Amino acid sequence: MGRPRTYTRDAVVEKAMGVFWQNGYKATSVSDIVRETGLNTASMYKEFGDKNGLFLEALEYYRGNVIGPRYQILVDNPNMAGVETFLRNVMTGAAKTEYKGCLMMNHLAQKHAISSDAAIQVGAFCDEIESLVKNALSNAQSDGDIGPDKDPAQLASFVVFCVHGAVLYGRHDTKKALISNFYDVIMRALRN
Amino acid sequence: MGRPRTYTRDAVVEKAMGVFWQNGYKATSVSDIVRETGLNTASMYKEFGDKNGLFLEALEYYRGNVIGPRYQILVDNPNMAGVETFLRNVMTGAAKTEYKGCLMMNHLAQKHAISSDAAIQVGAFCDEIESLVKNALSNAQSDGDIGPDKDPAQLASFVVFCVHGAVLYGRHDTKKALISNFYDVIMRALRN
DNA sequence: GTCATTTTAAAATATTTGTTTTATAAAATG
DNA sequence: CATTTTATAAAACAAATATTTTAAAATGAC
Repeated sequence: MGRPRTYTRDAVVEKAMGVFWQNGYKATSVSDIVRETGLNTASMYKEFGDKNGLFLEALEYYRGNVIGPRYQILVDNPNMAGVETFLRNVMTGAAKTEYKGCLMMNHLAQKHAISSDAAIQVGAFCDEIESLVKNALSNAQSDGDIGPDKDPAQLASFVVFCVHGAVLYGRHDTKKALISNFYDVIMRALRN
Repeated sequence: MGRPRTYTRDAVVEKAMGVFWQNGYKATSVSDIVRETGLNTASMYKEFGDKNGLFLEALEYYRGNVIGPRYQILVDNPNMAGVETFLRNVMTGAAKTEYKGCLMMNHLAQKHAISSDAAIQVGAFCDEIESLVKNALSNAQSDGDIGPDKDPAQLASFVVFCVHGAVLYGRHDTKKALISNFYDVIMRALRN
């Protein structure tokens, strides 16, 4: 009972994620959030505790709803075919989305600007996706799809670096060209 | 005449660069700067105008004194041999330096946190180093050291991405392994 | 030694920004 | 309809942080 809220939690978190993604944690003020989400300041504090609390949920949302689906293919097909499809999807998808980099990676260079809880979440995110890729590459190696001399862990590092870093580095004009080139470069690194 | 200053401009800029490098622009307060450089607040404002003014000089210093020397080899040897030496130097050097990423690239994901002047300087920096690499790769192509089907511009993008992004992405534990692997991956991408 | 000049130290100011409070509005319950 | 409950709007508060000011200190010039 009581007065019904005019917002839905999920919509707020999603919009907040967009703001944090665009500006970075420190450069997003609570006023920015309030303006962009339409959420009332008091409601924000009641619902999420504080700015950091909302940020933590935004990170979680990003992991679950933006990145998660992308990596699902590697969960279903942890092998070379999965990796290839994954990379192709990422490259074509990345060319479409606006240039904001990866929300998580963007904050790697801003460790001192975020809470330790947030930093831990970012670290865990890196570990998680890297581990997914490594697992798939390990299986690929067992299947003989990549050479026995390769180190799946190092290659996984490289793949994640490319996937989550490419969009960050590329500026608007060069991004597409960069990405279109990446698939080949990465595949060559894996196969050769 | 007048009271002699207790600081030297260059030393201050260098130290300030370190702080901006470590924390990012927005997460560095003027108090931080004052504490780390030993410079007086008033002297800071007199000498550099404001926090942004000091940041701009720090960026310039970084370009001239940290990155410049690294790229000198490409100015002297704009060819495949130059690129190889350059990459080898970077990879061995990066493994030593502490993990702070690239001061410029770190701020690519923080466009809204820095002044437009600073953003322009970061963009110019990217253009400059990319152009140096591209030029060397173009010559390498003319020399027949990389295939005629390659696109020097795209490869240059990739090389700069790896060189300035690798350290950013790598966390302490994985960085070394990542970097040691990069030289081979990059060279393979160029050559193959 | 005093004066002019510049730096420095410390305090003061101003602004931004995170957070809390107070009063009002919109429902559900009995 | 009165009461209770929760959300909202707007203002108030508090803390951090950028910037300015004021007064004292340290030099060189006359």
